[in-house]
Amino acid sequence: MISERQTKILKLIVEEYIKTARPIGSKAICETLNCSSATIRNEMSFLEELNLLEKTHTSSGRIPSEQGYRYYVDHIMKPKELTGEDMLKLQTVFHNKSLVLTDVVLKSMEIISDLTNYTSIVLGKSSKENRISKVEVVPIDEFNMVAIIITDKGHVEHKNIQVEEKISIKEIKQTVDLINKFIIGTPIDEVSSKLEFEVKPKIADTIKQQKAIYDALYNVFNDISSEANVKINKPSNILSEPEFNDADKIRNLLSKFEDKEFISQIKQNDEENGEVNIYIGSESEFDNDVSIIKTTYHVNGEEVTIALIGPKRMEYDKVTSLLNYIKDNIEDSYE
Amino acid sequence: MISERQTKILKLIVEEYIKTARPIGSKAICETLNCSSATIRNEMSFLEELNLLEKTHTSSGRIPSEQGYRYYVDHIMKPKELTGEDMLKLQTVFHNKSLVLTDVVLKSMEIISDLTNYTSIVLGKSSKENRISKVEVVPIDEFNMVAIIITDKGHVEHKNIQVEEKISIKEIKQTVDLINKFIIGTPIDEVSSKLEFEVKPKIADTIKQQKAIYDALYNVFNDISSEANVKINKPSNILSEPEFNDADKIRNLLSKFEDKEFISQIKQNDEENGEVNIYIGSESEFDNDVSIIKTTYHVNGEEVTIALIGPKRMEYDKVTSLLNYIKDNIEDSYE
DNA sequence: AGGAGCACTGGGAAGAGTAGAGTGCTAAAG
DNA sequence: CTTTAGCACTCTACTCTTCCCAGTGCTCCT
Repeated sequence: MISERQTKILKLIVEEYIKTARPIGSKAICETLNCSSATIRNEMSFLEELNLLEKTHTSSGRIPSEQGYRYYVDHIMKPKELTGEDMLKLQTVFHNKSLVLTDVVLKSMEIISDLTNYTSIVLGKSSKENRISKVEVVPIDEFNMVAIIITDKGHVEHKNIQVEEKISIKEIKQTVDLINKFIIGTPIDEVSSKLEFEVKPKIADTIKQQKAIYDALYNVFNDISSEANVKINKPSNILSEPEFNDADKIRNLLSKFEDKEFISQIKQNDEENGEVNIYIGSESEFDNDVSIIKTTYHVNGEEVTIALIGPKRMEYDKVTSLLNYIKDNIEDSYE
Repeated sequence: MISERQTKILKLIVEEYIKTARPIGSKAICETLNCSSATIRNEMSFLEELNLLEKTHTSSGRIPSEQGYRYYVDHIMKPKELTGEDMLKLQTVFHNKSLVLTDVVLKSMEIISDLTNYTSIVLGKSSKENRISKVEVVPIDEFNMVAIIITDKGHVEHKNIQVEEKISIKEIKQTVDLINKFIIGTPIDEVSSKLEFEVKPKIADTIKQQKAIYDALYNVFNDISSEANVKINKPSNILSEPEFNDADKIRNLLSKFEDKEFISQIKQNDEENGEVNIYIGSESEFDNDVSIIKTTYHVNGEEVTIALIGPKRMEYDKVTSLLNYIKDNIEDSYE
């Protein structure tokens, strides 16, 4: 455990560095703590031995280390009260009755990107709790159809289907009715196997065109269950931080944003404890120069992860409050 | 008109600069054209007077000016034959029968981003030729529904609807049937007014809940017709070009990519001549440091613009061929 | 334990010097 | 009249110093 004064010093350094992105010297602190700079220096080198602080070079001021941020987040930081203005902006979204919950999440994360100047991410994936409520195939012409799949939680997916041989509307209807009979109420992750083992046998012995529709629908389901739902707001926001003044770093980070697979893993390594979790630098498993703050919750049978990506010197107190605020509001409106 | 030798020199400079991004000196050229560097210098300064070439400083080599590129593109460049490899990659998409045309376009532009290392953009907008083929509302629970709108060209849009008072399934069905009766076959840009003037009067005198559904659907239509369909592939590609080595330039360009409104205007200022058009630097009306090559065509009653954004020194001959190739293939498969 | 004093360190800015790739111009040669 | 050789000149990019200064660690004093 570190002393009270050491805690104060660490707090000052972290918060000042977050503001200015410049190493903090002993003088800057001794004014606030009214003791001499030499004393501060002693304390600082103690904190450095604990790996809470770092120097950029032998005679520079101190900056927080990854562990320093960690300590700050875990033991020092207090959530920052939101300003009325910020709350107001978010409230307009929460109170917009014409928005559906998933849209509320998307919109509020857009707003948070603006409020914080960081990059926000919303990751959704239809969870196992979603069940098929209806499958519909609407013919466009003799070779094209649209398949529409609706789940009981209001999820809709659609996909165009093209077949090589003419199919009559009647045949389409027959096949779709048959498929519907079997899969309505089936959780989406079980649909594929149900189609394969229960529906396919019935199809096989009927006409060839039915097979075509079945194949197409089977593909649609496969596509759907593998598609991740990713929304990234304002990647350029985080790039405006001074630590990303290097063109190579920017390109590197940006290409990570473009890799949907990579982005999706943000979802995976969240401890699902229902809390707003903070991952600093290398903890983020995304990029050593960023921190990610994220939380996962369930809404309408869908598991949604919202995340904010900022520099390691992100305003942890503010973003924690913001994410908690959103989470609370969303969970409230879900009840 | 410029002399044959001058044309050769301009060609060499443009092509070499496209390759290396370095100013070209007279010596580099005199080897290829076997005459002395002094002669080349004379010709160069002549080309500079015509504003076809520029210097980066008094004693530097020459680089093409915007007009220089223009001249090159208009009078010198010959479309470059595609390599078998490139064609093969695209063919796998064109011959994939399970892909619908719009997906073919998206996929092939993804491939082109990879082949060229530039950023590709696909802009679509449901055109006036799309007619409503069916409107469907599927209830989720007492307060939530999904509205699905299908056009005769296979376009599907869906939107969740939330109402404040319980609505029975029967009422939903009645209202939707009523609306369908009026708007099936209506071109999408006329739907709003048709709803307003023909359907609304019938709704007004019936029950309150019907009004709620009507309002919701009305909003859905409004949203849909105003939503632009924008897909951007690999913004980071173009940033790897050496002219974007400046963090500020990157941020600037990137924020343009994030602004969907701004991106959409790429569509608007294309001369709709059915050709692949090239807009160099300031001509692009997007960013003075980039060139845009684009073409617009109609497919399934939808107007689609495909564009490639690269540095001014983009490989015009290659991208022209690529875009033409795609365009031809798409128009062929449409027949 | 805290503070004053001092030598030391490393980065950043500013300036000087140098090499090299280019240019424009002139005058001679083809 | 065109081409070319030659030369002085220009600008960049790099390297090397120099100097400043913020900040440190250490020692010694209170």
